[in-house]
Amino acid sequence: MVEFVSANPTGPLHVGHGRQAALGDAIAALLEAQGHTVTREFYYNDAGAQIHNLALSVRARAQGLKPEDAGWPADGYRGEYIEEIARDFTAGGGKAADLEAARRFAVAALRKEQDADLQAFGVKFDVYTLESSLYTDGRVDKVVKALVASGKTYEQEGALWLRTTDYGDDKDRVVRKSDGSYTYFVPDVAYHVTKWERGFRKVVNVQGTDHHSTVTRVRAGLQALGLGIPAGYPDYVLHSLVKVVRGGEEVKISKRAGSYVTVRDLVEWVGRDAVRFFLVSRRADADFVFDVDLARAQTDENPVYYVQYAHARVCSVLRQWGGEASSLGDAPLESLAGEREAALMQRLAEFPETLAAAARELAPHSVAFYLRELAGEFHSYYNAERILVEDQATRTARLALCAAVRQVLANGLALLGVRAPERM
RNA sequence: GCGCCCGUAGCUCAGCGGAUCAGAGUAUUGGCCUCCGAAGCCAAGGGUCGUGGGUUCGAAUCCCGCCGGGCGCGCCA
Repeated sequence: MVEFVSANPTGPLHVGHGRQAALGDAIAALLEAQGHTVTREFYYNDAGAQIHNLALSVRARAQGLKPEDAGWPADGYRGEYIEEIARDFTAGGGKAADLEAARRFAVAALRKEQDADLQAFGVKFDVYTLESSLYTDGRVDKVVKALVASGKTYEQEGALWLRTTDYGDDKDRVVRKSDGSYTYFVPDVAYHVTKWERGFRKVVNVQGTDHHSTVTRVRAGLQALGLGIPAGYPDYVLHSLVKVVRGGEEVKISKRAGSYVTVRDLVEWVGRDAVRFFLVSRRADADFVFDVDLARAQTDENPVYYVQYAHARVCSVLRQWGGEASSLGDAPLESLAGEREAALMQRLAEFPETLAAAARELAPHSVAFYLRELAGEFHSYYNAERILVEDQATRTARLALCAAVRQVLANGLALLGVRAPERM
């Protein structure tokens, strides 16, 4: 299972979620390519304080307040989308004062919107798990009881603590607050227990590095339960945050969200393919500067088009030839003796190992680099040699090589969620 | 202050289970379309791999200190 995005339904998806979506989906595809059956899962933190703040914010807007007004909720969400939701809420007959109704409406609206963004991004999930369901089906209580029974907890200052320091954490963590409610840590652990119980033995979580402290905590909680879950469960891929640059300046403000650039903004600016390719073409833990002007360029400066162009070129050659590519499968290849041909074949032969390594390391960026190199070698070959030559044996062999290049480019791009156009 | 991550050509980044690893793209400069798409190709200049030690026959790659940047240090998620 690969769990990724898992955005709280409290606002539009931002660039960081975009990186997560691109990364998670590519990792899932990579694992599938290695023969695994992969479930893509999205976890909604739809319970807790953030959602309460969301409801308060929508209600305040519905009652005509603005973020700068005196009665605005202290930790309220300030983006314009709150106003849109509030407007739709009241227009649909919702009573401005009804906090619970506002909450339900807002969560539903934001989930729908996030889904639309993800779909436009070419990312689909198999399972959505709601944090709230872990409370309603009793799993949260069950985890707390099990933790207490494990003897790893203690009471202090009116709260219940877990000795996560026994498992490498730098301080013990609160399980049950002094007001009787649970910290997010409990449903998190309960959630991971369900992953294990559902039979997922290999679980990858894609998250931002700002959540890295969660890693030892969740693992510690799982260990304390003594369910036989391995110590390193689950795996994590942490990505650093994305800085968006446009015209040499950092872009911080999105009109909609107020304080951050959304996935939708990015897709509108540079297109889905460029966004996905860019976001997945860096090591996850490397700082990342997303240059909008570069991604937007429809010219040779843009690496996405470079690879897509190579694909389109091959298609063009095959079109002009007019034969069936499938008939090239058993073409004799003796005439492919040139230096560039050898390099190309060598590169093609490396594809399986590149994928295996990328899947092993959970590092899809190496696929992006591979494709860039393959495309480069093809362009180089294409410029140096003519494919559709008179001599039939040579022509057939070269066409077979081209067809192979096309296949690998298409397969590689598909793994990254980028289209492989036949013409462009 | 503590923890994790990062610091490689002007810029954006690969390489980091040690020994053609000093690279790619971009930017700059100079070439290539009467011929399969020039969104392409060919060539040149550009870095003591943050810094100081250590391990090693050999380190961008491993260890330690320091400097610089990011993130996290809540009975928030």
